[in-house]
Amino acid sequence: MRSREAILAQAVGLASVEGLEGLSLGKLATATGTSKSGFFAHWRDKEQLQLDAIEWAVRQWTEQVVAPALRAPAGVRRLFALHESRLRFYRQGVLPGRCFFFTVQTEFDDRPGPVRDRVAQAMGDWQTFIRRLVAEAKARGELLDGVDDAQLAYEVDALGERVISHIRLYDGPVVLVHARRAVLQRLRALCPDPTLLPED
Amino acid sequence: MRSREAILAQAVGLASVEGLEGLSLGKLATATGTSKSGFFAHWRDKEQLQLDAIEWAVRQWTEQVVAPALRAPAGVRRLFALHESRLRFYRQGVLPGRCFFFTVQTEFDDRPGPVRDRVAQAMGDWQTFIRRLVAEAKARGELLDGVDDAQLAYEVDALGERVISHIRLYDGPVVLVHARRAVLQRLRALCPDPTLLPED
DNA sequence: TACATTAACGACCGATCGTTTGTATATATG
DNA sequence: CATATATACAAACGATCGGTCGTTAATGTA
Repeated sequence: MRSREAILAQAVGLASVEGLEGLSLGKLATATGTSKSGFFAHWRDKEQLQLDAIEWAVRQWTEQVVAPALRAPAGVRRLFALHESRLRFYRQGVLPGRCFFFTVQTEFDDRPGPVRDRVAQAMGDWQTFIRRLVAEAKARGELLDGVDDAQLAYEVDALGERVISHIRLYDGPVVLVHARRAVLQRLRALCPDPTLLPED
Repeated sequence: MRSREAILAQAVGLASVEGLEGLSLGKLATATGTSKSGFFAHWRDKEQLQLDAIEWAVRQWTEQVVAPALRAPAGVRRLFALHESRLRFYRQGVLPGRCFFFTVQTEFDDRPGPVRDRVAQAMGDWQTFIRRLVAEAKARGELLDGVDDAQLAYEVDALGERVISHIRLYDGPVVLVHARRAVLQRLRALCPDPTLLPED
Protein backbone atom coordinates (compact mmCIF):
# COMPACT_ATOMS: atom_id res chain seq x y z
CA MET A 1 0.00 0.00 0.00
CA ARG A 2 0.99 3.61 -0.49
CA SER A 3 1.85 4.91 2.92
CA ARG A 4 -0.80 6.64 4.96
CA GLU A 5 1.22 9.83 4.92
CA ALA A 6 1.49 9.89 1.15
CA ILE A 7 -2.26 9.49 0.82
CA LEU A 8 -2.89 12.36 3.23
CA ALA A 9 -0.43 14.56 1.35
CA GLN A 10 -2.31 13.85 -1.87
CA ALA A 11 -5.63 14.51 -0.13
CA VAL A 12 -4.50 17.90 1.17
CA GLY A 13 -3.21 18.87 -2.25
CA LEU A 14 -6.42 17.89 -3.99
CA ALA A 15 -8.56 19.50 -1.28
CA SER A 16 -6.68 22.78 -1.69
CA VAL A 17 -8.22 22.86 -5.16
CA GLU A 18 -11.55 21.07 -5.01
CA GLY A 19 -12.33 21.34 -1.33
CA LEU A 20 -12.68 18.59 1.24
CA GLU A 21 -16.18 17.63 0.15
CA GLY A 22 -15.50 17.99 -3.55
CA LEU A 23 -12.62 15.60 -3.07
CA SER A 24 -14.18 12.26 -4.01
CA LEU A 25 -12.81 8.98 -2.74
CA GLY A 26 -12.71 7.59 -6.26
CA LYS A 27 -10.47 10.39 -7.53
CA LEU A 28 -8.27 10.13 -4.48
CA ALA A 29 -7.99 6.38 -5.01
CA THR A 30 -6.88 6.62 -8.63
CA ALA A 31 -4.60 9.55 -7.79
CA THR A 32 -2.80 7.45 -5.19
CA GLY A 33 -2.89 4.20 -7.14
CA THR A 34 -5.05 2.34 -4.66
CA SER A 35 -8.66 1.16 -4.65
CA LYS A 36 -11.59 3.03 -3.20
CA SER A 37 -12.47 0.33 -0.73
CA GLY A 38 -8.90 0.15 0.47
CA PHE A 39 -9.42 3.42 2.31
CA PHE A 40 -11.83 1.97 4.78
CA ALA A 41 -9.09 -0.20 6.22
CA HIS A 42 -7.39 3.03 7.40
CA TRP A 43 -10.28 5.47 7.91
CA ARG A 44 -13.71 4.76 9.31
CA ASP A 45 -15.45 7.07 6.85
CA LYS A 46 -14.88 10.11 4.73
CA GLU A 47 -15.26 12.49 7.64
CA GLN A 48 -12.41 10.82 9.51
CA LEU A 49 -10.19 11.19 6.47
CA GLN A 50 -11.16 14.85 6.25
CA LEU A 51 -10.24 15.39 9.90
CA ASP A 52 -6.88 13.66 9.44
CA ALA A 53 -6.24 15.73 6.33
CA ILE A 54 -6.85 18.89 8.36
CA GLU A 55 -4.37 17.66 10.97
CA TRP A 56 -1.81 17.03 8.25
CA ALA A 57 -2.37 20.51 6.78
CA VAL A 58 -2.02 22.15 10.19
CA ARG A 59 1.32 20.42 10.65
CA GLN A 60 2.47 21.48 7.20
CA TRP A 61 1.47 25.09 7.87
CA THR A 62 3.24 25.08 11.22
CA GLU A 63 6.45 23.67 9.78
CA GLN A 64 6.62 25.70 6.59
CA VAL A 65 5.10 29.04 7.61
CA VAL A 66 5.16 29.45 11.39
CA ALA A 67 8.49 27.80 12.20
CA PRO A 68 10.60 29.87 9.76
CA ALA A 69 9.08 33.06 11.17
CA LEU A 70 10.06 32.02 14.70
CA ARG A 71 13.69 32.05 13.59
CA ALA A 72 13.47 35.82 13.12
CA PRO A 73 14.20 38.04 16.15
CA ALA A 74 11.16 38.61 18.33
CA GLY A 75 9.19 41.80 17.83
CA VAL A 76 8.06 43.60 14.74
CA ARG A 77 10.61 41.81 12.60
CA ARG A 78 9.12 38.46 13.54
CA LEU A 79 5.64 39.74 12.72
CA PHE A 80 6.74 40.83 9.27
CA ALA A 81 8.70 37.61 8.82
CA LEU A 82 5.47 35.68 9.39
CA HIS A 83 3.77 37.64 6.64
CA GLU A 84 6.66 37.09 4.25
CA SER A 85 6.83 33.42 5.16
CA ARG A 86 3.19 33.04 4.26
CA LEU A 87 3.67 34.82 0.95
CA ARG A 88 6.63 32.56 0.18
CA PHE A 89 4.44 29.52 0.82
CA TYR A 90 1.97 30.84 -1.74
CA ARG A 91 4.60 31.93 -4.26
CA GLN A 92 6.35 28.58 -4.24
CA GLY A 93 3.09 26.79 -4.98
CA VAL A 94 3.62 24.18 -2.30
CA LEU A 95 -0.02 23.18 -2.75
CA PRO A 96 -1.67 23.17 -6.18
CA GLY A 97 -4.55 25.28 -4.85
CA ARG A 98 -2.08 27.54 -3.01
CA CYS A 99 -3.87 27.40 0.37
CA PHE A 100 -5.71 24.47 1.90
CA PHE A 101 -7.32 26.47 4.68
CA PHE A 102 -8.65 29.20 2.47
CA THR A 103 -10.54 26.69 0.33
CA VAL A 104 -11.74 24.58 3.22
CA GLN A 105 -12.91 27.40 5.45
CA THR A 106 -15.16 28.92 2.79
CA GLU A 107 -16.50 25.44 2.12
CA PHE A 108 -17.37 24.51 5.70
CA ASP A 109 -18.03 27.79 7.47
CA ASP A 110 -21.77 27.27 7.33
CA ARG A 111 -21.92 23.49 7.43
CA PRO A 112 -22.13 22.37 11.06
CA GLY A 113 -20.21 19.36 12.29
CA PRO A 114 -16.82 18.20 13.56
CA VAL A 115 -15.00 19.26 10.40
CA ARG A 116 -16.25 22.82 10.67
CA ASP A 117 -15.36 22.88 14.37
CA ARG A 118 -11.81 21.74 13.68
CA VAL A 119 -11.38 24.28 10.88
CA ALA A 120 -12.73 27.06 13.07
CA GLN A 121 -10.32 26.14 15.83
CA ALA A 122 -7.35 26.11 13.46
CA MET A 123 -8.28 29.53 12.08
CA GLY A 124 -8.78 30.83 15.61
CA ASP A 125 -5.34 29.56 16.62
CA TRP A 126 -3.83 31.31 13.61
CA GLN A 127 -5.52 34.60 14.47
CA THR A 128 -4.47 34.29 18.10
CA PHE A 129 -0.89 33.62 17.06
CA ILE A 130 -0.70 36.77 14.96
CA ARG A 131 -2.20 38.75 17.81
CA ARG A 132 0.46 37.42 20.16
CA LEU A 133 3.23 38.56 17.83
CA VAL A 134 1.66 42.02 17.76
CA ALA A 135 1.53 42.10 21.56
CA GLU A 136 5.15 41.01 21.80
CA ALA A 137 6.26 43.73 19.43
CA LYS A 138 4.33 46.27 21.44
CA ALA A 139 5.86 45.05 24.71
CA ARG A 140 9.33 45.58 23.21
CA GLY A 141 8.46 49.13 22.23
CA GLU A 142 8.66 48.26 18.54
CA LEU A 143 5.05 49.27 17.88
CA LEU A 144 3.21 52.35 19.09
CA ASP A 145 1.33 51.81 22.34
CA GLY A 146 -1.96 52.87 20.80
CA VAL A 147 -2.06 49.86 18.50
CA ASP A 148 -4.99 47.48 19.04
CA ASP A 149 -3.76 43.88 18.92
CA ALA A 150 -6.84 42.39 17.30
CA GLN A 151 -7.14 45.29 14.88
CA LEU A 152 -3.62 44.97 13.51
CA ALA A 153 -3.80 41.17 13.48
CA TYR A 154 -6.90 41.41 11.32
CA GLU A 155 -5.15 43.73 8.89
CA VAL A 156 -2.07 41.54 8.53
CA ASP A 157 -4.17 38.45 7.99
CA ALA A 158 -6.57 40.09 5.53
CA LEU A 159 -3.79 41.59 3.42
CA GLY A 160 -2.16 38.17 3.16
CA GLU A 161 -5.23 36.07 2.51
CA ARG A 162 -6.63 38.01 -0.43
CA VAL A 163 -3.57 36.96 -2.40
CA ILE A 164 -5.11 33.56 -3.05
CA SER A 165 -8.14 34.68 -5.04
CA HIS A 166 -6.11 37.16 -7.06
CA ILE A 167 -3.37 34.72 -7.90
CA ARG A 168 -5.88 32.15 -9.08
CA LEU A 169 -8.24 34.40 -11.02
CA TYR A 170 -5.94 36.95 -12.63
CA ASP A 171 -2.27 36.67 -13.46
CA GLY A 172 -0.10 36.20 -10.46
CA PRO A 173 3.09 37.57 -9.00
CA VAL A 174 2.12 41.25 -8.96
CA VAL A 175 -0.40 40.73 -6.17
CA LEU A 176 2.37 39.30 -4.01
CA VAL A 177 4.17 42.63 -4.30
CA HIS A 178 1.03 44.49 -3.26
CA ALA A 179 0.46 42.20 -0.30
CA ARG A 180 4.04 42.54 0.88
CA ARG A 181 4.18 46.32 0.56
CA ALA A 182 0.80 46.81 2.21
CA VAL A 183 1.90 45.16 5.45
CA LEU A 184 5.38 46.61 5.28
CA GLN A 185 4.15 50.19 4.96
CA ARG A 186 1.58 49.68 7.67
CA LEU A 187 4.17 48.31 10.11
CA ARG A 188 6.69 51.02 9.26
CA ALA A 189 4.08 53.66 10.04
CA LEU A 190 3.55 52.13 13.48
CA CYS A 191 7.18 51.35 14.31
CA PRO A 192 9.27 53.99 16.10
CA ASP A 193 12.56 52.47 14.93
CA PRO A 194 12.77 52.70 11.12
CA THR A 195 15.86 50.50 10.95
CA LEU A 196 14.03 47.34 12.03
CA LEU A 197 12.20 46.89 8.74
CA PRO A 198 13.36 47.05 5.12
CA GLU A 199 12.54 50.26 3.27
CA ASP A 200 10.75 48.50 0.44
CA MET B 1 -44.87 29.33 -12.12
CA ARG B 2 -42.87 31.36 -9.67
CA SER B 3 -41.40 34.18 -11.66
CA ARG B 4 -38.02 33.75 -13.23
CA GLU B 5 -36.68 36.60 -11.13
CA ALA B 6 -37.83 35.03 -7.88
CA ILE B 7 -36.10 31.77 -8.80
CA LEU B 8 -32.86 33.58 -9.58
CA ALA B 9 -33.05 35.46 -6.29
CA GLN B 10 -33.42 32.17 -4.45
CA ALA B 11 -30.56 30.67 -6.47
CA VAL B 12 -28.21 33.53 -5.60
CA GLY B 13 -29.11 33.27 -1.94
CA LEU B 14 -28.54 29.53 -1.84
CA ALA B 15 -25.34 29.81 -3.87
CA SER B 16 -23.96 32.37 -1.43
CA VAL B 17 -23.98 29.53 1.09
CA GLU B 18 -23.44 26.30 -0.81
CA GLY B 19 -21.79 27.58 -3.97
CA LEU B 20 -23.04 27.43 -7.53
CA GLU B 21 -22.13 23.79 -8.03
CA GLY B 22 -23.23 22.69 -4.59
CA LEU B 23 -26.58 24.24 -5.35
CA SER B 24 -28.58 21.25 -6.61
CA LEU B 25 -31.56 21.62 -8.88
CA GLY B 26 -33.65 19.46 -6.57
CA LYS B 27 -33.08 21.71 -3.58
CA LEU B 28 -33.68 24.80 -5.65
CA ALA B 29 -36.91 23.27 -6.93
CA THR B 30 -38.32 22.52 -3.49
CA ALA B 31 -37.10 25.89 -2.19
CA THR B 32 -39.04 27.70 -4.90
CA GLY B 33 -42.04 25.40 -4.86
CA THR B 34 -41.58 24.13 -8.41
CA SER B 35 -40.48 20.85 -9.93
CA LYS B 36 -36.97 19.95 -10.95
CA SER B 37 -37.83 19.39 -14.58
CA GLY B 38 -39.69 22.68 -14.76
CA PHE B 39 -36.38 24.48 -14.89
CA PHE B 40 -35.50 23.20 -18.31
CA ALA B 41 -38.35 25.20 -19.78
CA HIS B 42 -36.45 28.35 -18.77
CA TRP B 43 -32.80 27.30 -18.82
CA ARG B 44 -31.05 25.03 -21.26
CA ASP B 45 -28.93 23.40 -18.55
CA LYS B 46 -27.48 24.03 -15.14
CA GLU B 47 -24.61 26.06 -16.51
CA GLN B 48 -27.00 28.55 -18.11
CA LEU B 49 -28.81 28.96 -14.81
CA GLN B 50 -25.45 29.55 -13.11
CA LEU B 51 -24.57 32.23 -15.64
CA ASP B 52 -27.93 33.95 -15.19
CA ALA B 53 -27.52 33.78 -11.43
CA ILE B 54 -24.17 35.54 -11.76
CA GLU B 55 -25.82 38.23 -13.86
CA TRP B 56 -28.49 38.69 -11.22
CA ALA B 57 -25.87 38.92 -8.46
CA VAL B 58 -23.87 41.49 -10.41
CA ARG B 59 -26.97 43.63 -10.73
CA GLN B 60 -27.73 43.29 -7.03
CA TRP B 61 -24.18 44.26 -6.11
CA THR B 62 -24.28 47.24 -8.44
CA GLU B 63 -27.58 48.50 -7.06
CA GLN B 64 -26.96 47.91 -3.38
CA VAL B 65 -23.22 48.54 -3.02
CA VAL B 66 -21.93 50.56 -5.96
CA ALA B 67 -24.88 52.89 -6.53
CA PRO B 68 -25.12 54.20 -2.94
CA ALA B 69 -21.39 54.95 -2.97
CA LEU B 70 -21.80 57.01 -6.14
CA ARG B 71 -24.13 59.33 -4.25
CA ALA B 72 -21.19 60.43 -2.07
CA PRO B 73 -19.04 63.32 -3.33
CA ALA B 74 -16.30 62.23 -5.69
CA GLY B 75 -12.84 61.73 -4.27
CA VAL B 76 -11.63 60.06 -1.13
CA ARG B 77 -15.06 60.32 0.48
CA ARG B 78 -16.56 58.26 -2.32
CA LEU B 79 -13.83 55.67 -1.97
CA PHE B 80 -14.53 55.29 1.74
CA ALA B 81 -18.27 55.33 1.08
CA LEU B 82 -17.80 52.32 -1.19
CA HIS B 83 -16.05 50.46 1.60
CA GLU B 84 -18.76 51.34 4.10
CA SER B 85 -21.47 50.44 1.61
CA ARG B 86 -19.94 47.01 1.21
CA LEU B 87 -19.73 46.51 4.95
CA ARG B 88 -23.37 47.55 5.30
CA PHE B 89 -24.32 44.94 2.71
CA TYR B 90 -22.59 42.30 4.82
CA ARG B 91 -23.91 43.58 8.16
CA GLN B 92 -27.51 43.62 6.99
CA GLY B 93 -27.25 40.01 5.87
CA VAL B 94 -28.86 40.67 2.51
CA LEU B 95 -27.69 37.21 1.42
CA PRO B 96 -27.71 34.27 3.83
CA GLY B 97 -24.06 33.50 2.97
CA ARG B 98 -23.21 37.21 3.20
CA CYS B 99 -21.41 37.39 -0.16
CA PHE B 100 -22.23 35.53 -3.35
CA PHE B 101 -19.00 36.40 -5.15
CA PHE B 102 -16.73 35.37 -2.32
CA THR B 103 -18.20 31.88 -2.26
CA VAL B 104 -18.38 31.49 -6.02
CA GLN B 105 -14.93 32.77 -6.82
CA THR B 106 -13.20 30.35 -4.48
CA GLU B 107 -15.33 27.58 -5.95
CA PHE B 108 -14.60 28.24 -9.62
CA ASP B 109 -11.19 29.87 -9.66
CA ASP B 110 -9.52 26.69 -10.82
CA ARG B 111 -12.36 25.10 -12.77
CA PRO B 112 -12.10 26.26 -16.41
CA GLY B 113 -15.21 27.16 -18.36
CA PRO B 114 -17.66 29.94 -19.09
CA VAL B 115 -18.73 30.28 -15.46
CA ARG B 116 -15.18 30.86 -14.29
CA ASP B 117 -14.63 33.35 -17.10
CA ARG B 118 -17.70 35.35 -16.12
CA VAL B 119 -16.73 35.35 -12.45
CA ALA B 120 -13.20 36.44 -13.30
CA GLN B 121 -14.54 39.28 -15.39
CA ALA B 122 -16.89 40.46 -12.64
CA MET B 123 -14.08 40.42 -10.09
CA GLY B 124 -11.83 42.25 -12.52
CA ASP B 125 -14.49 44.92 -13.06
CA TRP B 126 -14.80 45.35 -9.31
CA GLN B 127 -11.06 45.76 -8.88
CA THR B 128 -10.91 48.22 -11.79
CA PHE B 129 -13.73 50.24 -10.29
CA ILE B 130 -11.95 50.63 -6.96
CA ARG B 131 -8.79 51.61 -8.79
CA ARG B 132 -10.69 54.30 -10.67
CA LEU B 133 -12.00 55.80 -7.44
CA VAL B 134 -8.44 55.88 -6.14
CA ALA B 135 -7.27 57.65 -9.30
CA GLU B 136 -10.11 60.18 -9.05
CA ALA B 137 -9.26 60.97 -5.45
CA LYS B 138 -5.63 61.44 -6.43
CA ALA B 139 -6.58 63.73 -9.33
CA ARG B 140 -8.50 65.91 -6.88
CA GLY B 141 -5.52 66.16 -4.59
CA GLU B 142 -7.30 64.21 -1.90
CA LEU B 143 -4.66 61.49 -1.81
CA LEU B 144 -0.88 61.85 -1.82
CA ASP B 145 0.61 61.71 -5.31
CA GLY B 146 2.90 58.84 -4.41
CA VAL B 147 -0.03 56.46 -3.96
CA ASP B 148 -0.08 53.49 -6.34
CA ASP B 149 -3.62 52.96 -7.65
CA ALA B 150 -3.49 49.19 -7.85
CA GLN B 151 -1.71 48.94 -4.51
CA LEU B 152 -4.31 50.91 -2.59
CA ALA B 153 -7.18 49.24 -4.43
CA TYR B 154 -5.82 45.87 -3.36
CA GLU B 155 -5.65 46.99 0.26
CA VAL B 156 -9.21 48.35 0.34
CA ASP B 157 -10.57 45.21 -1.27
CA ALA B 158 -8.60 42.81 0.92
CA LEU B 159 -9.56 44.56 4.15
CA GLY B 160 -13.22 44.36 3.15
CA GLU B 161 -13.31 40.81 1.87
CA ARG B 162 -11.80 39.06 4.88
CA VAL B 163 -14.88 40.08 6.83
CA ILE B 164 -16.82 37.21 5.32
CA SER B 165 -14.76 34.34 6.71
CA HIS B 166 -14.53 35.92 10.14
CA ILE B 167 -18.20 36.71 10.40
CA ARG B 168 -19.11 33.15 9.46
CA LEU B 169 -16.52 31.27 11.52
CA TYR B 170 -16.24 33.30 14.72
CA ASP B 171 -18.72 35.67 16.29
CA GLY B 172 -19.57 38.61 14.12
CA PRO B 173 -19.93 42.36 14.41
CA VAL B 174 -16.49 43.07 15.89
CA VAL B 175 -14.74 42.24 12.65
CA LEU B 176 -16.83 44.88 10.91
CA VAL B 177 -15.32 47.47 13.24
CA HIS B 178 -11.83 46.25 12.42
CA ALA B 179 -12.48 46.34 8.70
CA ARG B 180 -13.91 49.83 8.83
CA ARG B 181 -11.15 51.29 10.97
CA ALA B 182 -8.41 49.63 8.92
CA VAL B 183 -9.44 51.39 5.72
CA LEU B 184 -10.31 54.62 7.49
CA GLN B 185 -6.91 54.91 9.16
CA ARG B 186 -5.15 54.02 5.94
CA LEU B 187 -7.01 56.68 3.96
CA ARG B 188 -6.55 59.33 6.65
CA ALA B 189 -2.81 58.68 6.57
CA LEU B 190 -2.76 59.33 2.82
CA CYS B 191 -5.21 62.24 2.73
CA PRO B 192 -3.84 65.79 3.06
CA ASP B 193 -7.19 67.20 4.20
CA PRO B 194 -8.16 65.62 7.55
CA THR B 195 -11.66 67.07 7.44
CA LEU B 196 -12.81 64.90 4.54
CA LEU B 197 -13.01 61.70 6.57
CA PRO B 198 -14.50 60.94 9.99
CA GLU B 199 -12.04 60.69 12.85
CA ASP B 200 -13.15 57.23 13.91
C1' DT C 1 2.54 -27.91 7.13
C1' DA C 2 -1.50 -25.80 9.28
C1' DC C 3 -3.76 -21.87 10.87
C1' DA C 4 -4.84 -16.96 12.38
C1' DT C 5 -4.34 -12.21 11.10
C1' DT C 6 -4.04 -8.40 8.26
C1' DA C 7 -4.14 -5.47 4.12
C1' DA C 8 -6.10 -4.67 -0.16
C1' DC C 9 -9.33 -5.62 -3.57
C1' DG C 10 -13.59 -6.15 -7.01
C1' DA C 11 -18.33 -6.09 -7.00
C1' DC C 12 -22.24 -4.19 -5.52
C1' DC C 13 -25.84 -1.20 -2.78
C1' DG C 14 -28.92 2.78 -2.10
C1' DA C 15 -29.01 7.66 -2.69
C1' DT C 16 -28.52 11.74 -5.31
C1' DC C 17 -27.10 14.21 -9.12
C1' DG C 18 -28.21 16.61 -13.95
C1' DT C 19 -30.88 15.61 -17.79
C1' DT C 20 -34.41 13.53 -21.09
C1' DT C 21 -38.92 12.09 -22.36
C1' DG C 22 -43.75 11.96 -22.70
C1' DT C 23 -47.87 14.02 -21.01
C1' DA C 24 -51.37 16.96 -18.82
C1' DT C 25 -53.12 21.66 -18.40
C1' DA C 26 -53.93 26.32 -19.42
C1' DT C 27 -54.07 29.96 -22.63
C1' DA C 28 -54.41 32.07 -27.05
C1' DT C 29 -55.84 31.88 -31.81
C1' DG C 30 -58.74 30.50 -35.91
C1' DC D 1 -65.94 25.22 -30.70
C1' DA D 2 -61.65 23.40 -32.43
C1' DT D 3 -56.87 23.76 -32.56
C1' DA D 4 -52.15 25.24 -31.74
C1' DT D 5 -48.83 26.75 -28.43
C1' DA D 6 -46.70 27.43 -24.20
C1' DT D 7 -45.92 25.84 -19.53
C1' DA D 8 -45.27 22.77 -15.99
C1' DC D 9 -45.12 18.26 -14.43
C1' DA D 10 -44.06 13.07 -12.96
C1' DA D 11 -41.30 9.42 -14.14
C1' DA D 12 -37.32 7.52 -15.45
C1' DC D 13 -32.28 7.33 -17.22
C1' DG D 14 -27.29 6.93 -16.77
C1' DA D 15 -23.59 8.53 -14.01
C1' DT D 16 -21.41 9.21 -9.75
C1' DC D 17 -21.28 9.44 -5.01
C1' DG D 18 -20.04 7.31 -0.08
C1' DG D 19 -20.14 3.01 1.95
C1' DT D 20 -20.63 -2.37 2.62
C1' DC D 21 -19.48 -7.16 1.85
C1' DG D 22 -17.09 -11.26 0.86
C1' DT D 23 -12.84 -12.78 -1.02
C1' DT D 24 -7.96 -13.06 -2.14
C1' DA D 25 -3.10 -12.71 -1.20
C1' DA D 26 0.52 -12.04 1.94
C1' DT D 27 2.55 -12.53 6.44
C1' DG D 28 3.54 -14.32 11.09
C1' DT D 29 3.29 -18.13 14.30
C1' DA D 30 2.96 -22.96 16.05
